[in-house]
Amino acid sequence: MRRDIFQAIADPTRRAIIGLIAIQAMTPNAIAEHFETSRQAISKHLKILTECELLKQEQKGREIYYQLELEKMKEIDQWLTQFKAMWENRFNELDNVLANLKNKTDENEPTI
Amino acid sequence: MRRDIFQAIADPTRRAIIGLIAIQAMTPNAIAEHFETSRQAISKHLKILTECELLKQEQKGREIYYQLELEKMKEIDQWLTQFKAMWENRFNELDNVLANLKNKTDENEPTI
DNA sequence: TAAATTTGCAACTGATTGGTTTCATTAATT
DNA sequence: AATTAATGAAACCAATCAGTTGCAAATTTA
Repeated sequence: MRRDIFQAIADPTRRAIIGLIAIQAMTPNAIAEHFETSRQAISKHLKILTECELLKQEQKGREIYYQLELEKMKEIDQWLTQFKAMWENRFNELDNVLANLKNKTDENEPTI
Repeated sequence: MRRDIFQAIADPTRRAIIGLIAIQAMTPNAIAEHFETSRQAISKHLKILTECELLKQEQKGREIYYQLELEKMKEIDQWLTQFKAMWENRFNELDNVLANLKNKTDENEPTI
């Protein structure tokens, strides 16, 4: 069983669960009500998300509240960092192009 | 065939390919040299990455250069945005906690 | 033109996935 | 104490996945 965050967020249902739980901790039953699949299927998703530490459990009597572990979400952002630097650079390049264009226009403008 | 970015980056080999290509466009053969698997397996990964528009091709004679489509990478970042707001808020809360602690300490400090 | 290179595609295979149904366990109600 | 509710785990299944080998098409080189 591969259990890393990227594999965890690959499934659309799991991404939806993450989105739900981000707002407030929820029990498996409450979560399952938001989906078409069975409670057991949701339970499996919760297991996978918990195993890769994206979720943590808090037992309250016979209910278990699942809560999002934001820290773990940061790991995805960390992987993106390297590329983020690139698209920001590209944006800066566009800035330069625009700046150059402006200068050229200014040069060609008739001096009053 | 599911073909969305999240499924695409779920595979570690594909993430490695993305990392490689980010630096400079490469041919399938050149990419395959960096991995233990066969050229055909890499070719399949390239197909998947291309189909979900994370990569684009540029034909040069009999060679095909694969290049990263940074714009598409942003979509992952966009999904993260909602959670990013949360962990930044949490950081602010920590700031408040620290500020409160400081105030309380100040209150308890002996007045000279 | 013939041979070599670069690439993609098809067919096959074993492993994994996401789902189902059934069952066991624990906690709350009656 | 008996019943109901909330949950996880096991066994099973069809679909998908990532890999393989073999082959065909196109371009370069000899």
